[in-house]
Amino acid sequence: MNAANSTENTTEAAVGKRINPALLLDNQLCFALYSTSLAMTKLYKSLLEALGLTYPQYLVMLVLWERDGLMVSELGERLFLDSGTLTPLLKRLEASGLIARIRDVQDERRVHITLTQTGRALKAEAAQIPACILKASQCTLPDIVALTQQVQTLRKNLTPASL
Amino acid sequence: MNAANSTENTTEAAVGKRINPALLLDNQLCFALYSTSLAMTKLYKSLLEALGLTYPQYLVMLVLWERDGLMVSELGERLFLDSGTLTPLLKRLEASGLIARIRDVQDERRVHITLTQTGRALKAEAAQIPACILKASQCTLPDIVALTQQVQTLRKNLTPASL
DNA sequence: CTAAATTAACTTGCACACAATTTAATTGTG
DNA sequence: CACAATTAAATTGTGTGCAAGTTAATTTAG
Repeated sequence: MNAANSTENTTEAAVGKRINPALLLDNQLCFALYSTSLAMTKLYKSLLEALGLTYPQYLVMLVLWERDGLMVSELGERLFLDSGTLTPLLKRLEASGLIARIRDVQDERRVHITLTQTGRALKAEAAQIPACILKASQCTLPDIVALTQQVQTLRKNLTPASL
Repeated sequence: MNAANSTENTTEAAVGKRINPALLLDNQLCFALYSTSLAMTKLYKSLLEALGLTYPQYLVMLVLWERDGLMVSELGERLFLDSGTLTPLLKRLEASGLIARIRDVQDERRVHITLTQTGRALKAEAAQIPACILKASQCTLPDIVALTQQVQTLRKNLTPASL
């Protein structure tokens, strides 16, 4: 080591400090989840471009393909997102012609999200996506299923009962 | 079922359509990662408020606490983030007095990120965070370690060699 | 029955992410 | 040495996430 070189990068190890493994980036589950989720999103992005969807918009469509006509708040419970996120996103999906936003006649506060014909038809084109992702992940389906369940369990533990 | 009730929600099951399990939200690894990562971020948010950091800012600090003086691009490689994300984030950390942004004298294109005294000192306060997170996760440390490695492996598979 | 409390969605403001472009500096080539 | 190609950051524009506050409709209490 050259003490005269003041621009030399110094690791804690190099200067003899004790390293706290709990603060090392690569030991953080949070960062593993965060960076992997972003990597996933990028992968989806290329596949979703053909459908004219962003990744969060795709998630909304997945919910609606399962069950049409949900209220904004019900979509939010399903996706763990609030109306501050969903309202503008849903307006973009409406502008794209994939959904309609319909006020509940019984309770004017509520807005039901319904698929248009185009929105329903898009499901057929999305059907190929999961296989593309599986292939890109280079994992076996059982591995993916197991990992999905582990991560879901973690989410359940992390999520306060109030949600 | 009341056919006269046109506002009745209908699942595909209810109308007898075949369900494609590959498109069910709860079977998506991507959504498990996405929603769990967001849940993690919310948990950190409460802990990081005391340090005056956002969650991505905390990740940057983790990197710098390991190795000070990195260039913006090196930080980006470590965190899988680009300068479009990092530049404004780093300016906020600078405004907070935790880092300094220093032009490389040899190569004026480069900007080195160095911790201030305050930034270095913050590490001691952050030292308690990992234990708080572990407790909140309701998982054992071995489980967390194992899950972290699985997710890191997935990230590696998903990330093109070019990155 | 009516005022207060609650609820659903919307709005506002801030901080990411990231593609695409720009700017400025350095390197490579003839 | 000149000049094209490359590189590092910064900038621009779009789309999330989310806290906090607003608006409008409904429900509850008195």
